[in-house]
Amino acid sequence: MSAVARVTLPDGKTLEVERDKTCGDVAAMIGPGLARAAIACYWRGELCASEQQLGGDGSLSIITKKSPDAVRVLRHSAAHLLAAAVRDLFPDAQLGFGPPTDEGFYYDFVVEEPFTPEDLERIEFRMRELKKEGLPFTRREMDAAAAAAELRRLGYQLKAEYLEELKLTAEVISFYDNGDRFTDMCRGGHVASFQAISAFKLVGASGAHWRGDVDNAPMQRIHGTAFFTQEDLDHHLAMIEEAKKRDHRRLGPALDLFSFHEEAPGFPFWHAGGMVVWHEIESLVRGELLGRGYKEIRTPLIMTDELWRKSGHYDHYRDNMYFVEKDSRSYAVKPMNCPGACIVYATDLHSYRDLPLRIAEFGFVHRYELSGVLHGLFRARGFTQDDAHVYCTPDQIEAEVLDCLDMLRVVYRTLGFDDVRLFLSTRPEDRMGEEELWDRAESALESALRAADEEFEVNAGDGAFYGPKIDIYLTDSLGRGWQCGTIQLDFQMPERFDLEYVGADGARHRPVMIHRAILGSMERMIGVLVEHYAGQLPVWLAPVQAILLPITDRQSPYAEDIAVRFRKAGLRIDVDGRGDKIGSKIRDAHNRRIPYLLIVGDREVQDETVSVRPRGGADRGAVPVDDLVAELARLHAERAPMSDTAQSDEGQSAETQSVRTQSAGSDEPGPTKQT
RNA sequence: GCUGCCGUAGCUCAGUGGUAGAGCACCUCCUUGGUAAGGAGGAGGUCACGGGUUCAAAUCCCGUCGGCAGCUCCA
Repeated sequence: MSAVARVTLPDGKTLEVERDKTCGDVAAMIGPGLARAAIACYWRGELCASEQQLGGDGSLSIITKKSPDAVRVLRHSAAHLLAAAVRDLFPDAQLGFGPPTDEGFYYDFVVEEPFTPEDLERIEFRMRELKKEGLPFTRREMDAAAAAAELRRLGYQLKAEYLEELKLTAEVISFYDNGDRFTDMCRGGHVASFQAISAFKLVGASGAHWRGDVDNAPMQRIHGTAFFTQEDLDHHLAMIEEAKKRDHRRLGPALDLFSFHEEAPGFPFWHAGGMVVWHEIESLVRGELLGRGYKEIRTPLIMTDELWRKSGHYDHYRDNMYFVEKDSRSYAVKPMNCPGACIVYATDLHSYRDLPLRIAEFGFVHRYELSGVLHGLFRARGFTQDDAHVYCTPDQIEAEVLDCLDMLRVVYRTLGFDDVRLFLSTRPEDRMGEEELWDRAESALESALRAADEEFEVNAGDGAFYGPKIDIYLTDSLGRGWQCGTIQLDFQMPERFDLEYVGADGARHRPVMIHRAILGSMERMIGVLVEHYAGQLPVWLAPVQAILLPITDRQSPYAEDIAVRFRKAGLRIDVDGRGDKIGSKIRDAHNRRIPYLLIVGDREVQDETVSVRPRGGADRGAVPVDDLVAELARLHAERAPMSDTAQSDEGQSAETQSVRTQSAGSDEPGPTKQT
């Protein structure tokens, strides 16, 4: 065995280092600055403490404060600080696990009584006191037997039990001490000391079970979050507040777009206002489909079980499907549109001249979701995919994917999303199909991405079992990522449905199938838009684009009269003919997020004008009616991103300003996906 | 689905064992007022549903349904 380890660095360079050196030693060899900045590292792809011994060859990446993962280390340290404070205040509390999460960290405890909000305040206060003491994190290593003894000495029963299962695989068990205040068995790494946990906050408590298993002891989980600077923490908390204000589950019903009811849990009821938004989006997409040579179809909502057995959905997805029985046959409500599209494909014998055959469907699908995961429009049990299936030859994949990416950019930009992240997911271990086909498919996707000049990340091994895919995340005005679009290659479905085309050689061939969705789900996209715009939809999407506000009822006939001129131009306009004062009508129209408020008094009647007050802006003065009709018609036709002055909405919604330009609070891809 | 919390008027919420409340919204009347809430009056609730305890239940207990947060899940 060589005494030298070959260490590969992120830039591809390799270093030869003695095997018994640690990752921290390597950092010091690279530079003293890096050694000081090092918080932890990735050694052979796993998060490790700087004290990790190399022990052999591998790849090394040093985590500094600037690394995206550094905050996870900080949060992990914060979890220790939390546990230290809890043990101080509740000496009988048994410790569970305390890992970092995407948003923060948590720690599980076995305690007699659930933690109260007052307890959390005391714990947080104690954490601040402990932080001030500034005890360093110091690492100790021992073998499993010694570790078990140590855990029993500390009174950590659950961890001791856990270790007994673990010890077969782990040779070295590490502990982290903070002086004699607190000790925890932990892989590390950690920041230097409690003092280094600069900004943190406890955000709540909830129930949990030991090791996540309901048959195990119930525990209490305390959630918190931590950042390197107070500014980042404040920003994070402000973002959460902002997201709460924009919550589509509150705004949607308030703006009369949709509602949810006990009579159909998980299924939205679309109101007239929501349907306007729906139809505008649908027509945007349909316009693109036409220009790109798609055919649009509609397949049945309910099809027999046999179909779903054939497609493979029954085996894999049965628990999430709805079934109905009639005529002693069993039918399933469709959870996906592709089998229907395949049936339509197979109604004809296709020539290679027909390919690529692009078949689109706004398909209403039903998927039974566990009650706990339902979340307004973001996670519903019934939703409408803007689905399409492209049947083509392997040679055509690249061009088709390129066109999908182009359409995606156009649609997203029109909706107001410029920031998009793409992920290429390649072959998973458990897969079907020949290697050669996978090679071709993956390289087709990759070259399409390059041809589109798109930056992308590779999620190796994350593809579907039936083919590789590109997942597209858009970023909203709060910096949150949402997985909406997806482009998936499928070699299996054409096989299962025995789809064919006749080639130039006169022989029958198997087409490749591309599943693609741009919006993902109409419902969810509308939810995202409501939150993205804080309810202040641009003119083309707004259910009511302008409202006429007569000063007194003397001007009401005039208002009704000119409203007709707006409607004839295809615009959506209301008249507020109530007997309220103008201030009250303005306030009300603002709360409805109507883009244009048009005030009409005697002067305007006289001059055949309206006084224009754009949403969020000040009085723009009198504008001839015909000019304004033309202006709004243009904004509508062009699907202009926002009405020109609609920036903020001070008073009742300062919510829209300030956040739009801020950098992403979290770069994590969106928490939900539904395609 | 799991853990915890919650369910009172269209909405936001008071009401901890003794006759169901407020603000906003709605309706009527007065007011006709020029850029973010004019005034008065009225109507509106089987306190989610079912069972139990009690002389008495919105209130306490059990169950069901629904919601929220977190967990898990999203072929």
